[in-house]
Amino acid sequence: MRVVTIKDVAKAAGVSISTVSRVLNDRRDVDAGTRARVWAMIRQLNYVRNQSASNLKQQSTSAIGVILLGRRNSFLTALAEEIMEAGRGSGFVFVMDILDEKANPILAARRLFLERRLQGVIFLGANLEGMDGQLATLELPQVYATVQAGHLPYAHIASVSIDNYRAGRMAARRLMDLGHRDIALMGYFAKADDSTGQRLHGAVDEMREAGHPHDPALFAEVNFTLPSAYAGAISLLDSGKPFTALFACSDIIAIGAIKALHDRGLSVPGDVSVIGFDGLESGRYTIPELATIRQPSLEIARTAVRLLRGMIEGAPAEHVLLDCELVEGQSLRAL
Amino acid sequence: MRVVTIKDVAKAAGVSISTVSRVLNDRRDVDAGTRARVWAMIRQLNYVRNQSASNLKQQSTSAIGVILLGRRNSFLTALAEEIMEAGRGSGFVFVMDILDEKANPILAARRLFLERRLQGVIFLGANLEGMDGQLATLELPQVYATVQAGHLPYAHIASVSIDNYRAGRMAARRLMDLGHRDIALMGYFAKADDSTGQRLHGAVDEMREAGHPHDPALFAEVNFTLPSAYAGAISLLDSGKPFTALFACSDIIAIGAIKALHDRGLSVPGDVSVIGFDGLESGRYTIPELATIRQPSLEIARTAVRLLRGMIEGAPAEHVLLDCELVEGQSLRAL
DNA sequence: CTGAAAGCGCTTACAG
DNA sequence: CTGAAAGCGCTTACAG
Repeated sequence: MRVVTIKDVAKAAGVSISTVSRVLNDRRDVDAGTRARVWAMIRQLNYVRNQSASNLKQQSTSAIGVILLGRRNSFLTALAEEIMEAGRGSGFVFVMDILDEKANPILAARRLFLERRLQGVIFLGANLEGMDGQLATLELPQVYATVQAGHLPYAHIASVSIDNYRAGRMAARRLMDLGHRDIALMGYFAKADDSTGQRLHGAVDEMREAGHPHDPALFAEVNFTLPSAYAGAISLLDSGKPFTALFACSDIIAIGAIKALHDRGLSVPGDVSVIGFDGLESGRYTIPELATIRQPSLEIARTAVRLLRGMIEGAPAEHVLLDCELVEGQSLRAL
Repeated sequence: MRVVTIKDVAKAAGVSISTVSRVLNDRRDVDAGTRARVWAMIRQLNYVRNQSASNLKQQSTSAIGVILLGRRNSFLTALAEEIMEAGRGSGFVFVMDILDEKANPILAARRLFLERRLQGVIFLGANLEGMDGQLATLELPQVYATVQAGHLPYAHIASVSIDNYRAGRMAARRLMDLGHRDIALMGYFAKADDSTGQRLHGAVDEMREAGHPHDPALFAEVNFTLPSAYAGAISLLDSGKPFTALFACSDIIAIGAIKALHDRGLSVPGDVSVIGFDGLESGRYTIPELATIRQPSLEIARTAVRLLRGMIEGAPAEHVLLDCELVEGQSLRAL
């Protein structure tokens, strides 16, 4: 395929490439007639600017990177859209990159920065565990969304999230208030900096302090997929340990678990009360509607954009904790 | 942020930039000792290659573009992953771009081509209606996945999909075989080249030929989101026209509709039988499990990659129609 | 308002 | 095995 370059356009329009470039970049110091002629040729030749060349030369852009870890995490993909929405009209261009959970987000951010001359980066769902050294090497304004990073002493690193530990406590507290004592937990107890682990640690601590310590046999380690959640719930049931309530640290996990309970003849909430986490849209369309801890995704999105803009303009990094909300749904029942 | 370039690495390692470039590109004509020294500096300086510069210079790459229309279409996002999976080990690099339904995929493909020197493009969910002219201007091997393009006379355009029209007939036939006559339809009757419209047209034709013509009052136009599907089903119920079965032209639509039926006190399949379309994973975790027309997504993915590789190596374009399968689930009932 | 020229960071023949 | 040089397609001071 023959590639049309700025040179071809210049020749066809009878001007220099400088002028074509000015037209392309909407500079006003071009004669109206010239501009029209150049645009006509751009269209006629189907010219599209070579971004690589443009980026290479351009000293600064207004691009912001959005790096999402976990392509199947519905909460994060929805959050990414809300961030783009929140940034609309701000003059920033968002460049999104979706990575595997296991990928290295810092490396991805660096690559994106070099490719697109980013002004800053928003990370969604990044796990900060053990990355302290690398964080320092990416000297770019960064916002970690959904992840608590308040302990990081870097002036260019901000964060916005809920208090996952307290949210975990809230879920357990609600189940205990309803009279439940045998409470199963699903998710994974990861490292300290992991949101998921913090939710579970919160629940365990709340139960212990209430005098109803969690039985480790009532824990299933699963990832954020339906099949994994289904299998985890089945293994809990097969273990023979009875439970009357279940706290899943994501709505997807809760949905998979509810199906497993149903397939084993147990009703929700008749036999088992279930509460999820995130507040996904799809949880409002399940039967029964899912009780959950709703993360305020719109507010997280808006705050992330605000924090990043602030840092780009020289403001210091902030670490914002937002409130989350317990949504009752129809999957809870008092004993 | 200070950017480390190939020049810095060259100086630090005491070699020319040519040599650094050779090391970066894994050429074998570099002394082992030199190579080690250069790599050490690359790591020490945290050097990452500037892709823009690299792309600009490079005459050819082995990149394939994957352009997805509709970021909330779960079927397509899953398909995109399967395509990347199918291409693993093929030596191709996949560059994905996710667009709005309304965006122009040809423009996006052209931009990606110029940015990344693509060898070819796979489109997912593109609507070909009225784009014939533009298709010709993108002289790059192209595969349209999930969309029938057999009528397009271009040597560089292939396609792989199911026969959406026949699939629509299949769904209607099954409902009629179960004794249903009052069948509601949900989706949109778009233009001729639209997969969704073809499904509905197939259902309508099948019903007419069976002597049970579809009542236009039993149609709700909705898009592929849960709230839209919910509202559409409510409006069908409010219209007062009774129906005992519903064909939704995507599983997401079916799930939203089932929730609406439930909220109005109707049980599925007790009062209304529901069949969806696509065969999403999440449809296997609903209660009841969703009957659906399953598109063979893995086979679509593999075929798309195979067709594109073939064209890149000079093979002629093919248009492949794959079989789809009716999955019974638990949401159908005989009258 | 317009053009000639330098240069962004790479890769790649070409010489040696 | 290695380096000097040309050039990819743009943008942007600098002159006029």
